[in-house]
Amino acid sequence: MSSIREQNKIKTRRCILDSAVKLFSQKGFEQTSIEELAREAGIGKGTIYSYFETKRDIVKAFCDDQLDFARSELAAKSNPDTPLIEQLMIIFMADFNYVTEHKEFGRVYLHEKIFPKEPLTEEDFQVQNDYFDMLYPIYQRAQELGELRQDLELLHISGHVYAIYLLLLSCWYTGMVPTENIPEAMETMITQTLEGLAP
Amino acid sequence: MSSIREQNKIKTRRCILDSAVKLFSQKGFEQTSIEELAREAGIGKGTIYSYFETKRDIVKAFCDDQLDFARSELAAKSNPDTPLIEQLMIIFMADFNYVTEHKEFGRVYLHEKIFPKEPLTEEDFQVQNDYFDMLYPIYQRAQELGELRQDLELLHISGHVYAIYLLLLSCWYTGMVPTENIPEAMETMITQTLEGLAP
DNA sequence: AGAAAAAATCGACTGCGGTCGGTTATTTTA
DNA sequence: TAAAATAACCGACCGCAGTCGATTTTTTCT
Repeated sequence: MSSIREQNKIKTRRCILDSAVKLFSQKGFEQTSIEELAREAGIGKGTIYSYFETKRDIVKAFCDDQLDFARSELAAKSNPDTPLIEQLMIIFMADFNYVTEHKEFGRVYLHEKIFPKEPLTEEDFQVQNDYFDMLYPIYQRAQELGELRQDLELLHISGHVYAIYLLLLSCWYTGMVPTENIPEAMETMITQTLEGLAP
Repeated sequence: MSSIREQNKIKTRRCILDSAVKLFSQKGFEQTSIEELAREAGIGKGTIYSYFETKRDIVKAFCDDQLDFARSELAAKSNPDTPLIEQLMIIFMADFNYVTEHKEFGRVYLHEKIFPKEPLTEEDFQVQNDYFDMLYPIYQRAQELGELRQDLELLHISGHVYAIYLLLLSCWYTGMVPTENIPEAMETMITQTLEGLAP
């Protein structure tokens, strides 16, 4: 069993994350100070920094957890025999909806994950690998069913779809594509990628 | 002619940008304080903030200028009768090489441009439009030459290629794809997008 | 159990991004 | 050209992210 110390650490970490979600959602990320967060969590300011290296890491940790959870949910529900485009739409729109509902979190997270200051750590890659682990079987099955070319690497196929997802996220953040147009844009672009741009 | 005041403003702005390039390149963006920058530029700290709203805006202004310049150079050199893939490679690899040589600047700029905090301003869109203005003729010509489907909107075509560019930038920043593999990856993925992922 | 070691907590402190009201330089007016 | 008006400049100041050494809590050793 785990010691008092380990139990407390887990509880404190949870408490910091819960308080962060509450305050960041209420007042925004930049508008919430670490001192405020510490007060809400009932601990000292310094303690927060023994759980997270930076303020942004708090968001990162929270989002990684959420993604992990969301994906396991999706994996359970997914049906490998529906058309590829349907499965992809379900997965990527789920991710997308999450971002639209947590714009502030999403932005900080994307900054850290997509254009990180330092190359990603082992742990960061873990999250990415879990992501591939979820998608690869889907693409592989689609190859078997003749929906995808068999001469392409799964990594590249994943890349194409992910690239479109990134693009639409950016278009949404810049205000170029409004929320309600995203599903249609995503379906159109994924379909076009499958069909090819050349005649 | 312009007044003393206007001339000085232009000179001061230039001076701030030059000092910023020097110091940010030398010591990094975060490691350079605004006070240091002001000292290097020979002006007061407050003055910087009457030219730029935030520290990151300095990078943004610089990069916008550079992009503008780089694109006009490219437009002059480009040959509309070479194969589409060749033209795209020249344009996007030029952008990419610029980023690899100014990693720090690129990262700050991408954060601001790709996942901005607020929807982009009129001026931000201008930079984007200039970008489209450069690419649209290329895609249009490719449609005429039968290299691209004619039933697709130029906006979508642009989007597909740009999406791949974004993806590779991200893969480079995360350390997933090393610099030397980028050209090959870019060519492969653009080609695949043209051909389509489906059999 | 009691002492010693190790780990976790804390808040005063540091440095920096950004602000603001006072000062200086330029332009306009009379 | 002198005075009034306006724009640019400045640096002391504020609030916050992140640090660090002192203090408290838990674990380990004897």
